[in-house]
Amino acid sequence: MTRGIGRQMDSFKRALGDLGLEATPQRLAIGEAAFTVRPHFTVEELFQRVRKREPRIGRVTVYRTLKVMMQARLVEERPFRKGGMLYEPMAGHRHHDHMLCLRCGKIIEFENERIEQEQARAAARHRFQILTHSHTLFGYCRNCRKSCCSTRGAGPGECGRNGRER
Amino acid sequence: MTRGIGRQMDSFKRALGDLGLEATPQRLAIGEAAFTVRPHFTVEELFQRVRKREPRIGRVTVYRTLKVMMQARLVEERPFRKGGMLYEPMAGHRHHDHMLCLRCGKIIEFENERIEQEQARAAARHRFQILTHSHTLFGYCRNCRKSCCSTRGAGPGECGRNGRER
DNA sequence: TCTGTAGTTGAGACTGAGTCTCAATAAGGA
DNA sequence: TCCTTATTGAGACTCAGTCTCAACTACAGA
Repeated sequence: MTRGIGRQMDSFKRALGDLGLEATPQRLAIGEAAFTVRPHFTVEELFQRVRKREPRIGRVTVYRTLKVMMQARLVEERPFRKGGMLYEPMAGHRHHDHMLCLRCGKIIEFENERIEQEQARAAARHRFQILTHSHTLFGYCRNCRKSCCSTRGAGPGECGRNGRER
Repeated sequence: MTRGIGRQMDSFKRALGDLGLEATPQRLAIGEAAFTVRPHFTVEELFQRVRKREPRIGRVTVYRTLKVMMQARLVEERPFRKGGMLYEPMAGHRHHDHMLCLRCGKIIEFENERIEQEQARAAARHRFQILTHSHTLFGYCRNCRKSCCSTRGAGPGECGRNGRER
């Protein structure tokens, strides 16, 4: 998990420099936390993580720094849920799409070259310039599909909430 | 635009019946407004629209009724933006995906059979059961692409904010 | 007509994500 | 040491969406 952190932090520091921003201890702590916390995280999770190292840090600084990381394309927003975005670090990752289990919250990543090609073609047809995209399938994962038939309405968390499968 | 409203309202009434809910004047007014307001609307827009006909209606009722319509698959949520969902009526519509212009807010709909096939295949590979999906390309539309080079940072609204192109 | 019941509604309080504002602080140069 | 500028964090604020609860409505039975 920590593999590649050094390189990611280097990109982050470079991005800060490019934007004329200083590499303050707070920003570096937030960057490091963002690259080591689990792959799809909320602002709150990131904030709690950073707090362990920098107890005096404020929520606002976390939001601000995330915004910088997004500008630098080091992190992307994922509008999976209603209240509150999820964030995902990008560096060292090939682009991928997501399946989100509506029962247990598990997030499965998948890649499909043909989908990417087709969407590029569709964009070209409309002369639309793609900056980023979001492609998410909502439904039931393998485990929840099974248990759906027997235990209806069971709460989340049964099969590896927010784990990662590739 | 009003074409097919009758059929949509019939589906809505049937859905209400199926769920054991009454077809109250409020619910019908909300249904009608949802099917006649522009194709991607916010709760606030819908609320204002309904208010014209039923001035005493409350926001909560609009939220509640929208939830019912979503259960009945007559409306879908689109997590395009940070603060607040957009909603889109489904009936009489083939499934489609979206391109969202980050400059003027224009929403372009597109269909691609091959993408649908590929995503079904990817889901099958993970034994994932798709209930719905969201596929959105973010970037610049034809018009904004042009003007981007000359007038950087111009505000939204120049090229048909939230219009529909197919 | 009256009463009881169940479903529905709307006002307003509440929650939680995210933004704004502003005084305090830190860092760096003269 | 003083000045300037960038950064930070607390707290107020906004906005979408939910929760709660009293009031209202429709309907059935007495």
